[in-house]
Amino acid sequence: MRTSQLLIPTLRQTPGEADVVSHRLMLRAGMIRKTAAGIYTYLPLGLRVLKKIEGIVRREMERAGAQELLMPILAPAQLWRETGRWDFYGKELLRCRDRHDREFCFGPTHEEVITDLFRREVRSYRQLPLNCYQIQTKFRDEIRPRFGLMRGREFLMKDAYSFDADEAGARVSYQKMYTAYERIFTRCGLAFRAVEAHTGLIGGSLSHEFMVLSDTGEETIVYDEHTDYAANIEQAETTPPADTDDAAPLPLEPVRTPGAHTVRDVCALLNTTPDRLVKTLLYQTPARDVVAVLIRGDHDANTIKLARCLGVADVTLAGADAVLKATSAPVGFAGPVGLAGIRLVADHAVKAMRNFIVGGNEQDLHLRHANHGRDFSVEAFADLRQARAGDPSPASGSRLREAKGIEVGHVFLLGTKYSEAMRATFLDANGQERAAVMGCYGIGVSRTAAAAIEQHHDDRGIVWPVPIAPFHAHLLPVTASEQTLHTAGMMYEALTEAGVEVLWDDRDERAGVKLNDADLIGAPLQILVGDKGLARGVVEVKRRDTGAITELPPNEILPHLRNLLATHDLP
RNA sequence: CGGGGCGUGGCGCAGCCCGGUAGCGCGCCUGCUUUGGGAGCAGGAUGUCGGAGGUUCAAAUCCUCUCGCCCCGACCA
Repeated sequence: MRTSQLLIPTLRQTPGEADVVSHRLMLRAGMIRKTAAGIYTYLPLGLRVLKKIEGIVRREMERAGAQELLMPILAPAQLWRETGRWDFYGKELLRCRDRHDREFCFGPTHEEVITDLFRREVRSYRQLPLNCYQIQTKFRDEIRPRFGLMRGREFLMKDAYSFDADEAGARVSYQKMYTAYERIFTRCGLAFRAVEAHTGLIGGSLSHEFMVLSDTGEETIVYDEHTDYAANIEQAETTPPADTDDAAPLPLEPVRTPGAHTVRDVCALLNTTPDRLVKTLLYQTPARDVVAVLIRGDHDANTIKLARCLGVADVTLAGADAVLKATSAPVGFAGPVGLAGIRLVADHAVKAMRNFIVGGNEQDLHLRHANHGRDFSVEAFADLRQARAGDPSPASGSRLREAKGIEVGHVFLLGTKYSEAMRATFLDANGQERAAVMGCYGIGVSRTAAAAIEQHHDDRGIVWPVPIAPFHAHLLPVTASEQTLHTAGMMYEALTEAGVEVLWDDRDERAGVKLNDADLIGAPLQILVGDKGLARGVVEVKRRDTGAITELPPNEILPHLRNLLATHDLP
C-alpha cells in the first residue's frame, strides 16, 4: 500500500500519556489512538498487526480442532445470575439497561453465553467433544487501565470453550489447547513461558498462564532452571524447611519493645534476624470475621493461599480498628499467645521454628522464646506464604529464579462449575444425564501485539517479528529523481504482485523523514532506492533488526526478500 | 477507592508562586532554494488557557465546585 493513501500519523514526540515502550511506540508509529481511558481506536497499521495475530490464532485453533463462532457483546443479566457471577464478578463487570429496563452486561468473558448455547443445542455424548472459539472485543471495567494496550478496558481477545463427556476427555482438550498456545506464541516470534497459575474469577482446578518474558511485565513468575517447573509467584508452592530446629524450649519471656511495630524495628532492638521472628497478620473475611495467620518474619503472606486454606472467597488485611479490637493492641504487636476468639492458622515454615519472637498483644510488648504447642496452638499448618527467588523448587529442589512476565494467554480446566450451575447436560452411552466437563482458553490478541513490541524494539522504534509485522517490507525512495521514482513504482508493482506486503513511502518527504518513520514503524525489511545505487544498477535491502544491507539489481530482489522473510533468523 | 501529579494551538512545553488580556520548539499553509538519516530563508494561519461559578477595575494566574487524563498503591485475568 501507499503511505500517501494510508492514515499513518507518526509522531516525533511522545504524547505525555505514554510511559511504557509499547504504548509509546504504538502511538508514535500511528498504530493506535486513545478514545477514552483504556479504550483505543486501532488505526490501519495497528489493525493490520491484530489481523496478523488473529490469522495465526485461527490457523492454530482450527488445527487443534476448535471451530469459530461469534457471540454477542452484550449478555442478559439472567444468564450471569444463574452462575452467581452477576454479584460475584464485582465492578469489573460493566452493566447497562435497555429501554425496557432489562439488565445486561458487556461480556468480560463468555462462559455463561456459551454454556447456554450448549445446553440448548447439545443432547448426546456423540456430539462431544466440542470446542468453540471466537475472536471478539471484550470489556472489563478495570480499576486502573494502564500501559496502553497492555491493560485496557476494551481489548481484543480470543476465547475458546471446550466441552467433554468426562474429566479424562477434558484433560485431552486442555492439552490440545496448551499445545496450540505454544505454537501460537512461538509463531508470533515471542519468548514466553507457560506457568502454573491460579484460577481467580473464572474458577476451575487446573490452570496455566502463558507469559511473555519482559521486564515491563505486571506479573512475577518463579521458575526452575533445571526442570519445566514454572509458576506465577502467587500460585507457586513453597515447601517446608527440611530441618526442624531441635533447640530445647526456653521459658517464655516478655520483652519491652517501645515503638517497634515492624519486623525490622524489632530485629534491630533485640539484635536478631527476621527469620527468628513470627509475625501475626490479621485478615478479614467477606463475612467480616477476623482471622490470624502466622508467617515467619522474612516471609510474605499469600492471600490467595490463605483464603483457600480458610475456605473463604477472599481475605483483606484488617484495618487498625479491627486489629485493636482483636488483639487489644495497635498494629505491630499482635501475637498468637493468648489470642482468643478468632481462627489462627500458620505457614508451614513456622512449624520448624523453636524459641521465636512474637507480638505480645499489648503496646510496646513482644515475647521471646515462644513455642507452638506449648504457648499456643494453631488450627492448621499449611503453605500460606508467597514464594520467592531462592526458594527450593518443588520439582527438583534447586533454587527458584524470578522473572517478570506479561500474561498473554490463560488456559483453565473448569470442570463442571458452569455446566452444573446452568444444567448443561447430555446423555451418556448408558442414557445417564451428565454435566459436561468444560475448559476455557483465552488469548489477549491486542495485548500480544503490545507484548511483542516490549520484546522487539530498539531506540529507533519497533522491530517486528516477520509473522506479525504490519508489512513485510518498506519501500523507500530516498532521492526524488525521475529514475528513482520510476524504479520504486515498478518494484512496488512487481513485489505486490508477487505477494510481498509492501508499504511504499510515496510521500514527497526528505530521505531522513522517511527513514526515521520506517525505523519507527518497524517493517522487518527496508528497500532503499536512490540515485547513488541506481547509478551502479542496484537498490539496497536493509534488515531492520541488524541493519545489514545487501545491494542487488532491482529485478533480483524478489528471491532475496523471500529468502529473508522465510528464514528464522529474522526476529 | 487512597496517595501524588497534569489539563495552555495538532504534538511537546513555558507562563501561574508575585493578577494587567498568551509565548517557545516541532508540525501545518504559501513562495524560493534545497534533497541518501527528521533542510534553509521569507511570509502566514491556528488558543472559549478542560468546564462552571466566585473574588477583582482586571483572572491562564487567586478561591470553590466539577469533568477528564497520567503515575504509585489496593485490585484483577
